[in-house]
Amino acid sequence: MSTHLSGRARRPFAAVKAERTLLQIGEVAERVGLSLRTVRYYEEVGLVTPSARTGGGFRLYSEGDVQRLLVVTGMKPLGLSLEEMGELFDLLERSAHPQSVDPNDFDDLVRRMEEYAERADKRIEKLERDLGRARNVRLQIAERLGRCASVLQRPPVGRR
Amino acid sequence: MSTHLSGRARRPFAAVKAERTLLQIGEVAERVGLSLRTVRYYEEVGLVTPSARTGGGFRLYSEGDVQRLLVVTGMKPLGLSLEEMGELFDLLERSAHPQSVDPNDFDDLVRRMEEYAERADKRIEKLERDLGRARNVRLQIAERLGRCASVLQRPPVGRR
DNA sequence: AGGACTGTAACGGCGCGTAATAGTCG
DNA sequence: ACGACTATTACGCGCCGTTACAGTCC
Repeated sequence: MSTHLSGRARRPFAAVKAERTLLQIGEVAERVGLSLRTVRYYEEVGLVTPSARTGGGFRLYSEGDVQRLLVVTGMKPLGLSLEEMGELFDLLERSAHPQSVDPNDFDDLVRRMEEYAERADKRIEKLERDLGRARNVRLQIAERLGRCASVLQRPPVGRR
Repeated sequence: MSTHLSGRARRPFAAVKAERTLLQIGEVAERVGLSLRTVRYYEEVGLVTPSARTGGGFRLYSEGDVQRLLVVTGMKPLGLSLEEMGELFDLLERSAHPQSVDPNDFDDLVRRMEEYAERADKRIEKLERDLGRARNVRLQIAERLGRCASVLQRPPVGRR
């Protein structure tokens, strides 16, 4: 439970001055629902790098950076590694404008995407299985709770 | 990908001799779909302990042990820690025969179970969200693949 | 006797949580 | 100058995978 108690009122100076609405890490983390630690870690592994820093070293994220964070976190349910999520993101980006893709890389790009499609299918099946099992256990718990309740209803020995 | 290539033909000697169908770790792991390492680790943390050992130290699992393993692995989708899975297992066991539960512990037992029920509900909701997002990303991939395919169809410049 | 199986011990790794300490901003 | 925010570094953890080496079973 991260405690960002105080309202975030102070604007990073660059927001008013430089390119356009650069955010520092706290506000970014809040918007995408990640911890500061996690956002920094994503940079450490090369997944999302802030496009600027203040003179003092504060990270500054552009709208595009935030979008990238949102998209990659949206991939989390696929169960990929952070590195793979980065690759998938790039594949999606490049395939959005297929005519500007180097024809030499085109086959490779498609093949990689098809691999991720397959993995996504497997993952979806697993999630469906998991969901079924989770519901099963939930029913078990409910059944036991009902059993306990009915015991409380009637005297310890005999019926009714 | 664990490689248990060879057919498992050799029976543990105790299977024919002692209590009844005691299995050694390899067969157990195969049946429940876990690695040897994992089964041993579950013992290390006190989750599932084999009810016997051979003179030389080989673990021997009873049918009950295997059942316990199956049930706890079935709890995995709930996202509990191994310790919590153990506690939930015990709660389910004890609540199966409520009349033999110490009345002093009864309230506590019910309360704990209700907590797990709540957590299970949250988990199920999360799994449903995850499933939806996974399907979303899958659709994105499909859309991009379609886009790439249509580019291959028509010449690089102009339509048709 | 030999090969399949098992034992313990130890290190590694992902994805962060959690300090601890110090610097930056308006 | 004050308080909110941030930076870096480093250790820890859960749940195993993966050697490495030795012992056990039939």
